[in-house]
Amino acid sequence: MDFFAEKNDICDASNAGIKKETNQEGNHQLNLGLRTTTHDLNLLTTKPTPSDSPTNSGSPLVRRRTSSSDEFVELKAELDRMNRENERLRAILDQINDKYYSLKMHVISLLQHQSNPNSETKSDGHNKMVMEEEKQKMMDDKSGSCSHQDCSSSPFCTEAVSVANNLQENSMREREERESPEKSFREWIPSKEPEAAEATMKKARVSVRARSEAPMISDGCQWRKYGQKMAKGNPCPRAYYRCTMAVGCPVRKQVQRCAEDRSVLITTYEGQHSHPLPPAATAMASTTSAAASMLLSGSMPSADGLHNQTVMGRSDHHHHQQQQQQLLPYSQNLATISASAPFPTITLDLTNNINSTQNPSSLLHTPQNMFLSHQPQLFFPAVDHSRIAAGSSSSQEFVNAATAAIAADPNFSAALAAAISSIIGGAQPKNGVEDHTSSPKNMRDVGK
DNA sequence: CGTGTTTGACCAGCGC
DNA sequence: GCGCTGGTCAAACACG
Repeated sequence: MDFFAEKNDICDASNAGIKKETNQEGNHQLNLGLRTTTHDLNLLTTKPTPSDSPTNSGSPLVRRRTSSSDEFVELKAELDRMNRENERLRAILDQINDKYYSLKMHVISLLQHQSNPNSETKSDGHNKMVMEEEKQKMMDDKSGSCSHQDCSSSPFCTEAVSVANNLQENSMREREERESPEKSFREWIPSKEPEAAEATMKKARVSVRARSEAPMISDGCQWRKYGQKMAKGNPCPRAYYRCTMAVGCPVRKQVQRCAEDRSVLITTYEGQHSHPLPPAATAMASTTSAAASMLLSGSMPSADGLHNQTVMGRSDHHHHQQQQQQLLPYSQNLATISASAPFPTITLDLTNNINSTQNPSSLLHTPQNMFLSHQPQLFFPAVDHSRIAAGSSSSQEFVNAATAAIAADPNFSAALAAAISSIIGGAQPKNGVEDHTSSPKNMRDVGK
């Protein structure tokens, strides 16, 4: 699948922060800046100028004397060097993903423990200690891995480490903020019975809209199809998959094409994996589970609570035709929360159908805006913790703030990039949901 | 033959 | 209670 095949803002170099610069030494640099609100993900590709190359030094006459075979050898050497640096970058990225996932799981465990008031004080101290240990461990790992791979001389490595530092520092800062006694993250999350939380967590859904011609987006996990049905209001069948990476893994997903735009594939995840995930699956799985945690930690007040503020009256791709979605003003037009009881759904729209400068109200009239909401992010940097801690925030406001944080969070951008990379780097499934409307053989329960 | 897919049947929840 | 719909089961089937 190609997320960037279309003319859109993502492809727009200016919007994506891609800059071609010429520095003082005359080197041309392509600055691939993944701009976020607090930090930039700068990947610099430096192309040596003619003066840098020993083969090109001297007069044009000398250059002409250089044999084509020499040039080939040099180009090949350059290619090899680039490949090696690419390998190192991949390794670093894997490490970042792994650490991000471990941190996310830790926060989720904290969220789960928050329902137990008796252990709160104890866990606070413990968590802080664990986080400090984790921080130190990350520092050690980072320096160790870098020195091990001897990438200090690589500009790519340096940039990647810088990115890792930014991500880590942001994460740590945000976590420390939340650990403030007066602004405890835990305090403003309504508690709920563990059993209820677990049950609700199972029901929480995270939906991803992505433009893809492939029958199913690859998320790094292994899935087994166990059913397919026609859903009301959509001529395309909905396929049901369950995770087969571990026996008894409760995670399921539904895959269906958007009725209005069949190039858009809608994948809805439910549940949390009960097993370790491969790096390729970490990005998507961590984001979805974190989103579900975040969504549910707001107690999902009730469907009515959200419906009271619903501004989008149309139904989405979902089976829940009666459901309404909330377009949050904070979140521009990327994030929406679907409050269809009993399945709270948070959706991420990766189709880039929406112009970021578009007035949210105008989205109501955009046929392709059935985007759901969802996307996972680990932290809530934009939330006014003090206000929430002071009890001035309702659960509804929490949901709003959380969703706004999802959209505004710089880490969200990173998670989004990770999710996209995991998708576009994936393999094609053996099977999946196609538009089988022309194939009666695959239609089930038609006219039922 | 093992694994995954297909698909008719079944069940539960919901609205009328 | 009945019908509709979403979700799941499991036997039959396809494929390597």
